Amino acid sequence: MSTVVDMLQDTRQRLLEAACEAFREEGYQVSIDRIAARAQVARQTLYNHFPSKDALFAEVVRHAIQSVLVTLDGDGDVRATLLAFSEAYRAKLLSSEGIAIFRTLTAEAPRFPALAKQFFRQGPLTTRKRLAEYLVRAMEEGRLKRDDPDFAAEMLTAMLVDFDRLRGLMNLQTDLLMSTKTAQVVDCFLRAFAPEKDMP
Amino acid sequence: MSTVVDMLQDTRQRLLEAACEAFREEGYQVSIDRIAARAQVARQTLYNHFPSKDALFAEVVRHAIQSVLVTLDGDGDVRATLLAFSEAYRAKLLSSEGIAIFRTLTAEAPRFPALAKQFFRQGPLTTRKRLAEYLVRAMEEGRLKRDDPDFAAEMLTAMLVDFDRLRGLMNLQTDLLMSTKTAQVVDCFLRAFAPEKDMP
DNA sequence: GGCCCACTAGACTAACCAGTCTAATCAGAC
DNA sequence: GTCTGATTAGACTGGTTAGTCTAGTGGGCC
Repeated sequence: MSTVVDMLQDTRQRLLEAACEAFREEGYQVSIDRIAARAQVARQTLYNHFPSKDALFAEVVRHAIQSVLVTLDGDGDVRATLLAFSEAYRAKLLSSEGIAIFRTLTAEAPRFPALAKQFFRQGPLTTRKRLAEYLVRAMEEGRLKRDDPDFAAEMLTAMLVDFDRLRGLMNLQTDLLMSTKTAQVVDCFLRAFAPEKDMP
Repeated sequence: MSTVVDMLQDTRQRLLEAACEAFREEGYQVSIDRIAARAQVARQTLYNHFPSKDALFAEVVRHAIQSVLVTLDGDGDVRATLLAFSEAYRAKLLSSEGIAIFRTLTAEAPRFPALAKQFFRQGPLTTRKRLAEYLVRAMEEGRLKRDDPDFAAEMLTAMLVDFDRLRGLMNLQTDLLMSTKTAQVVDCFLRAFAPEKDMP
């Protein structure tokens, strides 16, 4: 049942997955041969599908962007919504994949400025925008203090990962995902952005 | 007036500075020849002072750690103290040097785990500890809400740099140091950690 | 059966790099 | 003036890499 075009798609897919893992685990410096070997494919086959190492890297990064995108659904009260978002945010960004993507992109940003910009806009900036859109609604409903929603979103996402991400990047990833921390951060955020009570 | 030992120290110093700049600008991958050329010195001279590229890199990192250390002095009221600290913190970490050090160490941490750990402890962890020591005093004086001081310090430092550092790492360093942002963050922090008013 | 085309293994080029070695230079120290 | 030791330019080794090329294999497709 496997047609020619199926096999073509299959090898391409295997190559992309192998490259994704290889770049994640060893950075951009990983050799073409190691990627081909990981996909169990000859080096020339790789060059049949991708014109150069840079092009393959760009393709992998474009795929990887999705894996650090976090959504939120606005059911329930504000605290519950933010808790669910925050848990998902920490889980994605502090996973070993999330850390590895951050590391690789950080290292190679000077050599691939366009790629870095695309990642920044479609990844972190998009997540912040979605969060800010939720926050502005909560503000209008009087459930949060009226403030700059982009700023508020930035503060929450910063508090959620900054220090633990650094720990992960520096290879001290013991207990990166403490269960209590998410709630601690969300409550801290809610104190800072609680609605002013003394409204007549 | 230049003795032999002076000249020795001088070339060593030139080498260290050249290596520091080179690693910052081009990462660990920069070749030994480029470092030697930048110090206007023969390659063999470099090897007279440092046994290997790795050793030179370790030396440079040890020097660089100081440049991301931030202190605070506890004069004045809490807000003024935190403002001064926060301004200094942002200025150091978001400078092009601070960003470059972060980038290089992040990229090479898997290959130099001991060095990464040393950086983490003597840099970010030390700064957090100093800030936490100040915060715990303020808490005891009733000028801040009683809470885990390490957690509070982590939140403030996270809010100060997380997003802008990412911007810098991704090469979008236009206006990294907005003048209003520091105060905005400090006030946000003070809202979250204001002392409970309703004490009888 | 014969054609097409992806795939394969491996040789090959051209470049780069860490680190060693050598022979020569040169400036203080005495 | 001679000695000492740092410095220098450059050759050299052994290794790695991205990317090209070639000759051959093998499975769908007609």
